[in-house]
Amino acid sequence: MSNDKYESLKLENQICFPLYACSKEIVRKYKPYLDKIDLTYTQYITMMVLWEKGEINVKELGECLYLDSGTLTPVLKKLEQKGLILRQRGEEDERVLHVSLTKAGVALRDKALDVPKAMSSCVQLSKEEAQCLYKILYKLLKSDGEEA
Amino acid sequence: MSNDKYESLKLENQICFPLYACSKEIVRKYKPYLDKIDLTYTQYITMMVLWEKGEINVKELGECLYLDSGTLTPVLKKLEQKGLILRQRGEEDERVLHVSLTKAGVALRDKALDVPKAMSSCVQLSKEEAQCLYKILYKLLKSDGEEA
DNA sequence: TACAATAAGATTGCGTACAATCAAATTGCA
DNA sequence: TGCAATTTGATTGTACGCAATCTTATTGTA
Repeated sequence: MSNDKYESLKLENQICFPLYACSKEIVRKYKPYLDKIDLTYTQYITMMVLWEKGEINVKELGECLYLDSGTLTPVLKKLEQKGLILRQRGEEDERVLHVSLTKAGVALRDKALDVPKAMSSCVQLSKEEAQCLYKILYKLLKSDGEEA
Repeated sequence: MSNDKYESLKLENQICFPLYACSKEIVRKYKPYLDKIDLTYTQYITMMVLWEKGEINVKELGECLYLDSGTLTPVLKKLEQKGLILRQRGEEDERVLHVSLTKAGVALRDKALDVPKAMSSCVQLSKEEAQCLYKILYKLLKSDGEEA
């Protein structure tokens, strides 16, 4: 029973839907902790890249975060406005916009340590589950770019 | 090495980020197929619930899709405008808005069958991986609602 | 060296997401 | 019964996310 021609259109048979819902729910869980350091989730992952790399241009940043300039431009302007980053055109190539951290941006890193600490007790997965999930998600992301 | 105090802030050590990125990338992959039936992803999952249940109110729909009325109201108005659904206030309780399918909405179901068919060849996961992913995601979604 | 092709970001337009607030209807209890 | 508390959707404001297009800079080549 329930093996009708529309099985493939049932929400419970989708793999994308729980991915979509889960992503939203977890990002929503970040909010109270991110509020404390006055960052949105998108701003937070942008800062994570900068904390790690120190300096990066918009194209590379977009590749790291799977975001395009249409999304990043306003995010970066906001972070600049908050005094956390600098946006400077390349001297060799004026098309390139270099993004780097201000002192305040660097300083925020220590306060941001509280965020993953708080979240770790929020996401209840065994080590095996987390690893499994991680592996599959990156496999999907990798295979994504290939088939143009 | 690379075992500094900031390890937990590295993008590669996050579990949420690949979830977030993967969700977006897959939804983006749906677009060309959804374009053919003139639905956005959010409209599509809304229609999926309606195709399965026939009729539902906004509160229940929100629980199914993990969306609130702030998101659903404009989506439902758009679907109504396209002639796919009906929005009617409950007679017993005027607060409740009942959503149901029009003939066009029901008819769209057959054309929509092409979407999961096309996507299945797009998401390259083994049966085991898909099951594993599915199980973990629903575990996360379940545990989500609990800890208020 | 001109000039078409390409590349990097910015802009625009549309559609979500979600928190906060609002309005109207219903319920529950003093 | 009367009115406060609750419930259901709608509205408002802010921030994405992305396709399409635009601007400016650079590159490749006839």
